[in-house]
Amino acid sequence: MKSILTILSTRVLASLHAIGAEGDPLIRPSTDDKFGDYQSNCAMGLAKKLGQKPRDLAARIVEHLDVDDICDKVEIAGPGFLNFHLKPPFLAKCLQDIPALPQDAEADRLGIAPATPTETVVVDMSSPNLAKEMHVGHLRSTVIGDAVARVLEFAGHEVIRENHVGDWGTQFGMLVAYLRRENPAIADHPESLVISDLESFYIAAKKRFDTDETFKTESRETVVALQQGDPQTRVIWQAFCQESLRHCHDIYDRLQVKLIDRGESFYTDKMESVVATLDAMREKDPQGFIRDSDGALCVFLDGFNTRDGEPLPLIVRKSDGGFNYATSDLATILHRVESLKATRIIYVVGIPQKQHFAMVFSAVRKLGWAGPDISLEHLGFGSMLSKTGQPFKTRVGGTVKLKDLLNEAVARARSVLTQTTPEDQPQNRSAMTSDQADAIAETIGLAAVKYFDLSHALSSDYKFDLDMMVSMEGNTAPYMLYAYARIRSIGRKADVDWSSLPTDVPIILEHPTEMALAKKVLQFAEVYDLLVRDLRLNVLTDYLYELAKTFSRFYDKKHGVRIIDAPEESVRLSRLRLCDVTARTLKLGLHLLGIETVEQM
RNA sequence: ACGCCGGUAGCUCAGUUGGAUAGAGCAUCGGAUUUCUAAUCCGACGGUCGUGGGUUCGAGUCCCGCCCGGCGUACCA
Repeated sequence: MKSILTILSTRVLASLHAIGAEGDPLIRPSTDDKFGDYQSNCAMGLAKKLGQKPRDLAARIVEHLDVDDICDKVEIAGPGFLNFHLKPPFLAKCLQDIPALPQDAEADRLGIAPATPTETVVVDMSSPNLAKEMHVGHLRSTVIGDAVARVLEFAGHEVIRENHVGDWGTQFGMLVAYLRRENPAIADHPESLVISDLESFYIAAKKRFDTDETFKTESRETVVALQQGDPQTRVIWQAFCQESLRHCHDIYDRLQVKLIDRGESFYTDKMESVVATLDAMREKDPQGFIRDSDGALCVFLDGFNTRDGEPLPLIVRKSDGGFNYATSDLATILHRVESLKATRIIYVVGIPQKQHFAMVFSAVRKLGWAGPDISLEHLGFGSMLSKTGQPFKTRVGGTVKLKDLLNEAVARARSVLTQTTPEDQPQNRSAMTSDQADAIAETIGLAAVKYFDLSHALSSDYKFDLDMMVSMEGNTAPYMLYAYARIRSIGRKADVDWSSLPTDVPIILEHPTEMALAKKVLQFAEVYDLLVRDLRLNVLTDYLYELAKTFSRFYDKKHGVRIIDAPEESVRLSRLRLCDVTARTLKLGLHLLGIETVEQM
């Protein structure tokens, strides 16, 4: 299904060609109802380029415009805006063209075609350090990365969600050494390892490391053993990593996020070869952009300076011979390009690392490891702050575990659910058992956290406010889920089976709220186009909120229309169809954001 | 010092290559309820878009200066 905006763009473009002009038709939804449904802003800019009067050019565009099948009228307004007033029958036809709900409801595309051609995209996301428990700092990358992956998957691309976990480095020597001390039998039964609290395990190990010289030495020896591939050490290390990953996947499962775990350790040999290659280049050309500096192997790139104004290098081998994250990022890019055949790599990592990625990308380009046909993108996001705008910490200044945060959100959702279902008015609500309420609260609570995050512009910091996100009012997940649940409730009450609702009934758009809802539903296609182009997820949340609000008006007893007891059967069917496409749009939109719906609340 | 990001209503935030009178939610105030789930809807109030210049038919958006805040600036990731 093409968006109305796309159709109008095509028509205006054709008209521009007819009068020998070239340019973007600049079609946008009208800023005000009195300016019609869509407007074109292209005449003013074009007129200037052509040395004509804007209104004259606008008139010529209209003269050559063929939109009789779409519009009632096209007006020229102000300095040269074109205002398009859509034909209700055209909108009705567009709605009727939305295919029926497929057998597999999960496969519902609302008539939106996949992209052509498709490509292989790597989304680098989440990436916690396995030494510790996942904390709130991993929330945004996980939630945003998942939504981006879902959007691109829906567009038809092959998406590989890479969880580049930290499972390598000196701290793992310490943890393995500590594990061996605390649990000497671990090497014989690695699969039985259970660490209930990773965080306190790490803290205990660290304390020992700082206070016990013997243990410190032991830890260092363990790191060496690990790096040399000592089988017994590796078994324990692997047991630890797997246990830590189990903790992570408890959270991923809960969030319904699917990931491929590929940790640092996977790249150890690849990092060796990256450094060997660069070192060889350095030897061949000692005065080139790859040089030794203070004992470190460095790649020097234009445009990056230290605070003293000296050239700032990308260090790929530290002076102690060790590797750092630049080394591993170079190795991952090679792997993703050469082995995974990715043509687009998206890093969902916080904005503070912007410079790092700029340097890595610059190095990769300069080295020729990724040509112009490969897109490297850092999708940076802002920080999550506390409600007061301070860094997000516990009262004692520690990091907040992601698990605790999610539990808190679900508990709040549960209490909102209880509060809004007063015992003395049970008839106001669908009957709900305590278990059902728990399950619904789980969905709402997680939805609230995700939706609140995604409804902010990616690059801005936001203040984490539980009260706000679980509220039924405003641009929140509960409001959205409620709108969806209400529609489903209408279906139950009207005793209709949505999947067998006849799709060949005429759609009647007479009431203003019917028109408004029809337009809003059809707008999904253009919002989706924008979303795929820019990956600006809040564009979708804003749209879904508008859609939910538009539905609430349509459904409102005073300003809206009757549905189940509509005056005529044809009208009833038409309105039920509107309900259906609204619900499906809400469901699909939320699904693309990684948010599940509930059938009742 | 340099670089990046931000400063929009009392609060939280939108604002798509520059477009018409800068939007929404919360809060406050007023209205609608014998309910197809009022968990909602309608209305009102609320702005020198940090600041001073510039570019032009038109600037929250682009350019320059300044103020304020955050982050980054060689071997932590």
